Amino acid sequence: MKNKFYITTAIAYASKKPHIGNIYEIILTDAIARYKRMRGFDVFFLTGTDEHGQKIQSYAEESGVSPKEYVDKVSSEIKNIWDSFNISYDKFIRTTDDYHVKAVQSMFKRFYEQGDIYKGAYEGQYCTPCESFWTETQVIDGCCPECGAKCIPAKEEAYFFKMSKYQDKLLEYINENDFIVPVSRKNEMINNFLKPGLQDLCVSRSSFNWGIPVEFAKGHVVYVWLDALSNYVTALGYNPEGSGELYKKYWPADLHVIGKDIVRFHTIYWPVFLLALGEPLPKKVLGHPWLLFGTDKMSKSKGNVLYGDDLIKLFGVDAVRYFLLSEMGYYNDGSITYEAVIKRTNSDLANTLGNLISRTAAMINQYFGGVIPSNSGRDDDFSATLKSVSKKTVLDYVNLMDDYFVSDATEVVLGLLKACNKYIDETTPWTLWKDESKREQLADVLSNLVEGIRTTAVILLPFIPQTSEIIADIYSFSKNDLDFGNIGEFTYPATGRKLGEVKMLFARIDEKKFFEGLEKDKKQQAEPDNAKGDNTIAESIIGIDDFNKVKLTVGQVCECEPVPKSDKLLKLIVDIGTEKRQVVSGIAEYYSPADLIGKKLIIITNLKPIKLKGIDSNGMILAASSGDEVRVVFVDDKTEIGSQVR
RNA sequence: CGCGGAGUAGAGCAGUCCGGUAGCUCGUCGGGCUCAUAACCCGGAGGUCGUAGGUUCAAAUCCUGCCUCCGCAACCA
Repeated sequence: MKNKFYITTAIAYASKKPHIGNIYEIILTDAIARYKRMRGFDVFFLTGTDEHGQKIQSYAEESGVSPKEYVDKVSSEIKNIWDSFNISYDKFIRTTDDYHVKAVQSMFKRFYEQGDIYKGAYEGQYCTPCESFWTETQVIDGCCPECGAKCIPAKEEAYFFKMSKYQDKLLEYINENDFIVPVSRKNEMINNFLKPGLQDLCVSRSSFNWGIPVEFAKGHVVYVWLDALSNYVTALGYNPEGSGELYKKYWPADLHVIGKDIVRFHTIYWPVFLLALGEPLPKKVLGHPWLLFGTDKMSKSKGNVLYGDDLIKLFGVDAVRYFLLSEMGYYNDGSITYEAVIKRTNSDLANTLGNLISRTAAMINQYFGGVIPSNSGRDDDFSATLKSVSKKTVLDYVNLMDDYFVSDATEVVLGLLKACNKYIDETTPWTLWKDESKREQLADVLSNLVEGIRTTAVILLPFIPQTSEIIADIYSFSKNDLDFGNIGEFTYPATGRKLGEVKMLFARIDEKKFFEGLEKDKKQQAEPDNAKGDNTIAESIIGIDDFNKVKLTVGQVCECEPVPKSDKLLKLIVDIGTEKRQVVSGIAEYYSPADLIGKKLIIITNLKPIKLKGIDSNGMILAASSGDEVRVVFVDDKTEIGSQVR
């Protein structure tokens, strides 16, 4: 009977197309899942989409479709991207799935009946126009941070979860198990949340309705995190009323792979809910670091966010998978730039791996008519070294992968590939070929190389499955040859087989040509793209009447100073002819007061006034933004102050 | 004093828990080789380990102060 291994990713929020940072998580999880399968585990790999919440409701409204239609589209888009990256998930759950909704409702009811959830009141500052609650720290001078209207203290009925009831049990669990990794994140949780004592958690909302309805309280929906976290059990058919076979087989989860930003939800709320249900807790939560878009300079000058499908087009699936897995460390955030991807692909995949595959195959074709020669069993020093490196590589690899140090594991594999390349230089097969008496020695060298290659083909499989398959095709490795149990020792199973067609694994990328091509593409895409608009959220067409509602006036900046205790805000006094307006604008990162004083620009004069950081803002400055860069729209000097823009 | 992370060769990182030859990848320079994808192999140069003190026979590593950078949070109408 196989050991089971249940692994999950965080479910992706179905508000927008995922960027490459989200994709890292699923690739990391996929690598671990494939590794575990290879090691003989009965793996169940779950991923999916989180589809409820206020944000989605408002995005849907903006695009003029129902929330369900909206998430149907985004969810299938996300699924397609996962598929294009060869993600080997066993189930893709959606929080709008009916069994999930029912199970969450039962869980909520169970909590209520047990007295874990009680009806209370959510007290805070209420903004009537926005229909939303704000905490004391959020309101600015008693006004709504959203619209600037006066807030009033108000109470709203809501359901709360008694977190404190389970905190001792949870603390004990965290302390006695390797529950949270890396450990630094565990300490954070204990110091910041558990030691001070857990606050009761508000687990229902009534300010919006796109969520799972609370059956016994009309107008209330279940808090999105309670909804989302439950997916890990509902996907297996869990229900407090009675659970399915999958649940009995796979729960508790062996590993939740999540981003470091949501560690709190997974290591505090989630275990507490499970404790309340009397279910076992997940064994481990891995909080991985984030992927950043290059350095500040990079993303500003290039001004683009990277998407998975674009990267696949540019580099291929396995190059992207390999880049993310090798570049992202265990603790620190990683970064992605085109240059870095090119460098790593060229050096690791094309030069070290691809070239080894190609040169070895070429020699077998040339010297042995394409038939893998046999090994005499007589080892010289070089061969003995290669064998021991290979053996040690597999051992190190296992140790690292068992603790999920995936990037370190990729490095170890590369070490074996380098050892193979070195072995060729040491044994110089082309010299052996010239001496007919050394045919046996030549055969030994090449058969050893094939074994080294077979070993790497196996341990690379979790990272770059497609490439691994191509290598197997070239060297005629059978399925059994690629079984993890059959590597480590050199057993020469492929002896006597004919090589398959030799394909190039990874072409070297010329950096200069790459960027030239990129520029060209951008220019070609620019026009049709503008016509079509964003492909995720439809742009709504407005009439001229709508436009006329906005009053745009040319003004000149007379005074400008930074807002104290604020990184982004500048206070400006703008002369618009009829009066001088005070405007607060979030452009301090891009402009200093000196850049603006005396300049003419356009402001919206009929915008609802608002307070920012306690300062009145009476209008808004027009500025163009692309990516990280923000540029104020300046008007040329001859334009008269007070002119209307239309 | 909001929370957190980080300062080690030109770049990116490991080493820090458990003090004792400063290591890896990329780049660079020189050499070798010609089986191979201008690839591969070997060697060199390049670091007072942010800074100032302290503990110690000995500090990148332990303790204290300071400086700098970066996320997050609070404000981008």
